[in-house]
Amino acid sequence: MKELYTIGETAKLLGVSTQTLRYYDREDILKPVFTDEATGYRYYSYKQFHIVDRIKYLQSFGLSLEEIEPVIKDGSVDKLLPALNGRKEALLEEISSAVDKIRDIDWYINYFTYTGGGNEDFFYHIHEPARYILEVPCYPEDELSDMEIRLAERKNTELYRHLSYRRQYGYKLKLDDLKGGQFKPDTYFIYTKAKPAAVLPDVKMIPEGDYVCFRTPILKEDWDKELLQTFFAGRKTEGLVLALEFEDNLVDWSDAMYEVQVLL
Amino acid sequence: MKELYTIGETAKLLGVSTQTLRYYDREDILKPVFTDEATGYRYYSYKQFHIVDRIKYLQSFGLSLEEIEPVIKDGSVDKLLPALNGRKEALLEEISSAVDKIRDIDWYINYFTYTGGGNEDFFYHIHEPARYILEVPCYPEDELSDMEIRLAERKNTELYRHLSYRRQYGYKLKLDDLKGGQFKPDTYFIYTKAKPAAVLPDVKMIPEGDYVCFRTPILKEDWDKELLQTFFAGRKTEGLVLALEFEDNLVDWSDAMYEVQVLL
DNA sequence: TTGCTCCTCACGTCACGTGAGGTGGC
DNA sequence: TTGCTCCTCACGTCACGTGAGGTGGC
Repeated sequence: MKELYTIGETAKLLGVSTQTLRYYDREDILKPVFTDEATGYRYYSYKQFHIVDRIKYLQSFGLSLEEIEPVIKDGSVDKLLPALNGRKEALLEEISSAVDKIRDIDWYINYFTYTGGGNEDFFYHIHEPARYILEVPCYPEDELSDMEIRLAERKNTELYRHLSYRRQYGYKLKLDDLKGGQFKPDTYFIYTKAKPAAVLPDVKMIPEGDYVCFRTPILKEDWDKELLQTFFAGRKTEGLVLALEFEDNLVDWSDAMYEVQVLL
Repeated sequence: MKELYTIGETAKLLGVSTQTLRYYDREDILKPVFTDEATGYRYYSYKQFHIVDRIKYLQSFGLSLEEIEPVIKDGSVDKLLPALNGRKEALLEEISSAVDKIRDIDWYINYFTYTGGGNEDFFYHIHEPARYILEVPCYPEDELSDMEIRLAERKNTELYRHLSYRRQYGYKLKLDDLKGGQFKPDTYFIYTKAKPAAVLPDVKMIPEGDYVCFRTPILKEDWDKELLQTFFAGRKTEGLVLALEFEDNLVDWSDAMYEVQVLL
């Protein structure tokens, strides 16, 4: 039986590369039993094979060499088990994080493919669940960029930095302005992903309820005032009117479609 | 309203670092609208803010800058949606891979904490499901290291390289040898993770069934021959005897505990 | 003048892979 | 002598973070 194996023989037997073994040597994770000082040639004992094997096995769980090294060096099961349990915890977190991401992506795909209540009627009805928004006020002298920047600033305030946001923006409006053909927003807002844990001054709830909606590129062109006036003539509303942005590109939002939602 | 923002103002507003913005500039992902040639100072327009914001948003899904860049530059939803769907697929794969890893880790934790059928009796009964092993023959003149290396070589053969293995080794034995106090293995094997998709010559099934077991550090010391002879005196067995290694450390397997399983 | 911000390198990250250029043993 | 294997650099990876050392504007 052979006592010593060259790096190439060892690598081939174990199905790893010679670079991997050189790396383990350099990083002091696994040194060959013998190194020829003159030539620098590395020689491994078959007794080291199962160490390489175990390193690769632990790596397959997603453990890093930094985590594996002390476990291998100590050699006791007492060190291994906490490492394994730790990895398990981390994997469970990875899974729940991936699940969250998928949900967020689904939301975003839906955002870009949403077409409202069908294209049949000008007005359509939807039922919306409770939602939460971070809002900033809009002032008469504001340009759109002012609101934009005001919201960006607020998002990065100490209080709001740690909230997660959906990438959907909107305005709170007054129905009377809208009927008059004017775009005079009260507040500019962005959706948060979830209800915040604590009560925050500028995070508001948008109530669950039935909304009557229509679609218009509100920043770009006038909407049909007469149709609006006729439709809302005899109706009572709660006074809450939202205009929600739906982009159709990633560059310019000046002609984005908006869904105007009026709470009934 | 301000037209131009310095890198620091931009970074603070958007909650990113100035290094991030410099990196995007250098990597040609997002260049400031104006760079002062003399001083090298970068100046950003507020119109660029939502681009940074979107990059960060897409990164939160796990997309790389390399994937994000063409989407941002193209600006159309047609480019974005495939990227989002691709990421979703990748996340689903990540989840299933994480689930597999957790299962493997659980198996390994169990392997290191398994103590057999309790310590009450010398013999105990277990029911085992069907299992699959990759085996190599053992020859009379073999040392343990020869079998070790033979198995390592076979694992890295073209045919077997792509199988996944559990880190548990064992021997197939003959009951008569065992009763005589001799350790003369027929084959040395390692468990595979699952039933292989194709029939492979050296992958064998260990049948589901009832096994009578006892534990002994089989490589190290003699076991109780008389007890064995008495116990198996009148019993019929299928002739299949396994000795499965259970390490209690990661360094030396010469005094590892083995569970001897005799198929009834 | 003193802070503050800005700049450009350069290095580090993780576990190797991929050359480049050269040497030693059969 | 010719392949083959071995060696040591050195660079690249991904998206920045972290200094070092120096400059420009209020």
